[in-house]
Amino acid sequence: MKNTQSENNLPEPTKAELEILQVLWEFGPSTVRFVNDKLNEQREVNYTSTLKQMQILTEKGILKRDESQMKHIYIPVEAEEKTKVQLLDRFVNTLYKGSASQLMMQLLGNEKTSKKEIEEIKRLLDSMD
Amino acid sequence: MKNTQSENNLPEPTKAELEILQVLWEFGPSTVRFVNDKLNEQREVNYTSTLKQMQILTEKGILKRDESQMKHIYIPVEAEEKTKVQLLDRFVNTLYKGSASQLMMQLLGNEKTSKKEIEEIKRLLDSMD
DNA sequence: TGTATCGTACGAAAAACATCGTACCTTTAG
DNA sequence: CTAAAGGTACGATGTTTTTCGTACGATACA
Repeated sequence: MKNTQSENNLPEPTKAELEILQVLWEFGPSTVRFVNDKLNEQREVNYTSTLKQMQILTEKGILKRDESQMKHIYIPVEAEEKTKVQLLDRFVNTLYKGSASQLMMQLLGNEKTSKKEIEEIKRLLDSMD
Repeated sequence: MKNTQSENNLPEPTKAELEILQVLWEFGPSTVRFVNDKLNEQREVNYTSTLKQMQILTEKGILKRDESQMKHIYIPVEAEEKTKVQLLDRFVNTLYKGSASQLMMQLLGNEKTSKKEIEEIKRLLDSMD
């Protein structure tokens, strides 16, 4: 089966880019300073490195920004869900030939998926229909 | 600086490396020629590029090879499942803070996940316990 | 037996990613 | 007014990943 990329096709975010997106998803539109501080809670990064990444992200059309103030505010162009769905879709296609149920089985067989999680999933499915 | 990975934890395969693994998973132990031909059904790659990648994979300990013949036979060190579980685990952690059920919801909300898939998953869950 | 074919080895170029230093502009406090 | 603090821009550099050219050994066979 052909993988027809849908019309709005943003480039795949890289690892460093994902880190930044996560901060924006969690805390909403932010300045570079804020994002950089958050990143530095996990690992050391220079301010200008984060700045550069966010500028690149903007060039790529993954972020947009409000430049009306000196402290630019960065905002993801696509909603968190949408981006994650895209990544998930790519993941399922690459590793499981698009079969969600196969991925599921792996998930369920994984010890790290707790009983609680499994119950959660069951309830979710029952409440679907 | 050196990246000391713990014994059990093989380095994350890169994109190009995954392509090769997939061929080996699907068709079993193979020669470079065979893998390269398969890859070229999808995109153009030079034979020596594939060779090099497979040599690198071997250095990294992701593949091993039988050199008893001139045409070396390459074999994944870890089983397909094990590697996939690792990748999946990483994926869930990165994008869903480790919550499998959150990932599920995304999967189920995705139009590309067919009714049939969903039925499959339900049956799977019911038959678990 | 020589030459075309098919294999491996490997360095190095190319491309993609990530990080940082420096220049320079604005704002703010004294 | 001026210096310090804090902001953006952006080229340069470092690193990792990917691709490829070239050298050279083994094999096949006319």
